[in-house]
Amino acid sequence: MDDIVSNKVRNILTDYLEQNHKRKTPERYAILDTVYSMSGHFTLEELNEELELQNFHVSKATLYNTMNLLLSVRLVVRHNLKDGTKYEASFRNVNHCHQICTVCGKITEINSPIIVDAVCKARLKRFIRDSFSVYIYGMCSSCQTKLNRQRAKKAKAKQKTKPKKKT
Amino acid sequence: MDDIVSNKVRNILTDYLEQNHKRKTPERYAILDTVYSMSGHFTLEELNEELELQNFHVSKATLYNTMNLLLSVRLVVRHNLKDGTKYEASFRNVNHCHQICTVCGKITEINSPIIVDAVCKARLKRFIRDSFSVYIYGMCSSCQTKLNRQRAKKAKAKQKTKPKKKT
DNA sequence: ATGTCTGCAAAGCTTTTGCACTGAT
DNA sequence: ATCAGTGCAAAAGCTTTGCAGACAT
Repeated sequence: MDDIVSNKVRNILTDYLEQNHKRKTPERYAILDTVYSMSGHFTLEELNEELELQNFHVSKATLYNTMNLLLSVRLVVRHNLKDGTKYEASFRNVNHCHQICTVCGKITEINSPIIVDAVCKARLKRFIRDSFSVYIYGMCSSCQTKLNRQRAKKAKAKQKTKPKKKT
Repeated sequence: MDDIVSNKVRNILTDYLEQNHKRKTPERYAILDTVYSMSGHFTLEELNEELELQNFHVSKATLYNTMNLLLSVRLVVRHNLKDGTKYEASFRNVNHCHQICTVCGKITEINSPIIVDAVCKARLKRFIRDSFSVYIYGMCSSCQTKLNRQRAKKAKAKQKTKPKKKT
């Protein structure tokens, strides 16, 4: 299962490196593998920690270089969110829909065939589409609950402090 | 025309500030006005330059603070793109579709009723949607042209250097 | 009068760069 | 044998923070 994906993405990388006369260094493959072993969004630091766990040490420069390379091969996606830069493994042409709570920042990846279908069908001006990301902003259920509680509290407090209307 | 928008967003800001017991400082309104006078995406520095042109000086700290404030009121949107952080004036609930060329980085804002409709209709898990951004990645027409030219060139060069097949 | 907001400068992060060395081609 | 790619450390950018003073309430 995972091996199939792993091989596919390794092959994509290899093709890219060969076609662009770039070197097939162990660092590049190790980073690719680790990226694909991580689940969901992760930071560069988290990626680095994971690599260290596997006793594979790379410098920051190499990490940045390689991630940019993977980015341009579209094997990873970079999101710049409220709480910093996050990466995500991503096959080419894989489309992502994210639900982002603007209050607590929680991100949930959702699967919405309706959206995917619409974006694929949409007419674009002189443009060959490859993939897309959708970010839907709003409020998650737990923040809604919190907000409601706060409002109830406030309303109560107001009743106590301002029992009379001005006249 | 613009005055109507300007007044609307000023009112939104005013309401927010009053409701949250924050101060209505001249800086906040000046920054808001300038943000809404700028077209498309802009960096913080560009915003600052524009403010300076209008002889309105603000410190970086205030710029960042105020932009974060406007961000939380959803009067501006922040994009973190390949070439850094960009801001954009945005009414609440205004939805944006972007076409991003992964080769040259050019961003075009597109209007796609199909996409807007789909995202609005999509079912979300326990989430109150507010607004959304769509980023469609691919290749713009000028990069397509360039690429085709390069390929033609390469093919020609290959014919010259490798006229024989190996046997 | 009060305490928030601002300006300035310093600190703290993140990302890039320079240079010497290593290793893929 | 080359020179792209790497590691390390320093530099450069970007964003936040601390503190003193200003000003909206």
